[in-house]
Amino acid sequence: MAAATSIMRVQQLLLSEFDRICRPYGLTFARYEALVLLSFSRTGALPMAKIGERLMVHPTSVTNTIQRLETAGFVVREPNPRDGRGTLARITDSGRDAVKRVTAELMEADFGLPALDRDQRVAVFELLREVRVAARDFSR
Amino acid sequence: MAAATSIMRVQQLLLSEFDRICRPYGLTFARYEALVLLSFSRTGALPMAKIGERLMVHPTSVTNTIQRLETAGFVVREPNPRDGRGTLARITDSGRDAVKRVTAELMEADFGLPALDRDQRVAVFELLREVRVAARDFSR
DNA sequence: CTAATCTCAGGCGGACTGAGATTC
DNA sequence: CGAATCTCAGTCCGCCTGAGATTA
Repeated sequence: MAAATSIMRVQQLLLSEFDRICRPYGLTFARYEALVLLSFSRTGALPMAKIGERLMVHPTSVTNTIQRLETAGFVVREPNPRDGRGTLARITDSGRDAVKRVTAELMEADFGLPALDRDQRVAVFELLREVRVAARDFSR
Repeated sequence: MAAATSIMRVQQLLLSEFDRICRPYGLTFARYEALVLLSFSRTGALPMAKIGERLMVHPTSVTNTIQRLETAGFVVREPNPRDGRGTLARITDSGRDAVKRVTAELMEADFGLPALDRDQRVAVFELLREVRVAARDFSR
């Protein structure tokens, strides 16, 4: 149980720091993650369903997240030209700017893990990758 | 960022499995944690403030958690005889029984980490201990 | 037709702020 | 007196279910 408990605690520590960093920019970490996903997409836009799939969140949560990002001016919605049922969320220049600023601050904060050196972070990633693969969170 | 992201994802996976296991017993993982804390205490009772401190949750969250556990019959409240300001939460027999049952199921589920062997779990714990120590989550 | 996509309404759980009563 | 303990009211966030409109 100690390993699982440690994961829960550290996640709590990371999330509170990440949210603290995001707050001045009108973001939460969850919304920042969605923005990052869009900023790394080829065209800067993705269908709602794709966003939910990649971030592993419920469709209604995507609706909520994108709606708030739209209110903040970080994304716009547009009908999906390739599927009349769908909606695309597209990141705006303002959204890209926010991602850039928040990412810089996260990097400066060593992504919440200043206590670990490079090798240790790799070790954490590799160990947890096994867990995610077993849970099908990773394609492989 | 990959290490931090992995921690967030695995926490999500663990929490959803733990909550799933707890649900049939009328518990959430957070409430189960509080019950475990009480069950391991010397007298079976702890002041609210102590519970919040140990679980690293806000005082108002403790009030909420204990209130729900009391409704479920897993704890009772009593005035703290050593401090007129305080309240003790005491685990009931029914609470101890619930802890025993849920713990057995969690153990059977390898605490959500069947993908890792013993050495790997120790490695995760040791790595994350560094993070917690740095954040003063651990006394050391 | 079924299935997929998305939205809305609404509930739950947990984290928090602010305020206030009580006691140390 | 200031500080600690706890509770209540209320907000916010994210997650979820259920239902419904629309389209593939």
